[in-house]
Amino acid sequence: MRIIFMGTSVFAVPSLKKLINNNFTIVSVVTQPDRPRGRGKKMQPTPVKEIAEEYNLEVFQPQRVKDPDTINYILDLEPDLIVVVSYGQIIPTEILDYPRYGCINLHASLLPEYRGAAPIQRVIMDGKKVSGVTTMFMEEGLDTGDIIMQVPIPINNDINHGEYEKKLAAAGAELLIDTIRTIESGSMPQRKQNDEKATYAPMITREDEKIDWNNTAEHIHNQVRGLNPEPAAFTIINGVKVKIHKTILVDENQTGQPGVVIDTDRDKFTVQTKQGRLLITEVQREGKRRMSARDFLQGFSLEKGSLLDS
RNA sequence: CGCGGGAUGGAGCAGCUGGUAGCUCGUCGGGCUCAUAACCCGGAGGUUGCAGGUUCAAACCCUGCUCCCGCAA
Repeated sequence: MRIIFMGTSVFAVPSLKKLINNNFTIVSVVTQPDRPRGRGKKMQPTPVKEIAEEYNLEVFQPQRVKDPDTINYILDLEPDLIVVVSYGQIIPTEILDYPRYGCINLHASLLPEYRGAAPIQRVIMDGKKVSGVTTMFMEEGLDTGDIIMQVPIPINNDINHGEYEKKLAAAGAELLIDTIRTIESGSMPQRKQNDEKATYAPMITREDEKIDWNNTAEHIHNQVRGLNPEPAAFTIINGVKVKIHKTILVDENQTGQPGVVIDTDRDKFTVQTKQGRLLITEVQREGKRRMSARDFLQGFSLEKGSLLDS
């Protein structure tokens, strides 16, 4: 079976590796073009490209998958199956319709919930207790295809985005292999999504990252871990932008003026929210590296009673 | 050459207009205490990221380099 793998981000890496290790025939790895990213606009390959090159696979980086040349190139490879994992571009129907076994996608949520770009962050930010991974047959709509297989993965209490993403990526890679083997064997289990239950997980914006102390302590706690380690939630302390990396929910009910530092001690400080209090234990101020609240307080005078986000 | 901040004893920071370095924590020794992460006394520990330059004299000024970080993409 000739497989084309289309993927870009770190989430796709375990899937690609798994395919390689299971000796599937990958005729091409399609990924986003190298782009000037990061400080100093240096050209950076995608995580998927790095792996593909490591295993000497053919890499194809079209600027736009919709271009006729791109489509022809892909169809000329005569794929029997196309596997898409966080690729980052809409794939035209000409391609979706071509492979004999179809075009399957691995998505990081239990569809139809959390369709879209940032399902992993959103489920944690929403305080969900469980999410998972889904394989589906792709169709034109955004994450609307028929579901092939799903596996739920519990969201442990204080797990953060980075840790949970790794879990999902690993579980997703397994699920992908199961799915392909099943399809290969001739059966094609699939069921339609219940569109009425669909929810969406849009990309994370600056607004999503800014902490509003007028939310509840629980809400903010979930926001912090849903955005840790990347891109991280932040607040303003004495005029300085400070990312909040780790919090502990110490009180869910107490009320008071939101954003007030109600206590500081040698290795942490406590902040009042609209409802409940949060202990801040790991932060990062602009220009500095990530550090424990203890180290932060060592050289940053934070008075009890200070008002955050002002 | 996208914009900007930073590199100072183990950690986090201060050091304005140049005269060989200070604070908090940690650490070591001693003391107080039923006890302590508390308190008191004392000590060790820095060629101030690297390489040059200016100067009688540089952590502080200039140049180049390396690394870290924020923003923007």
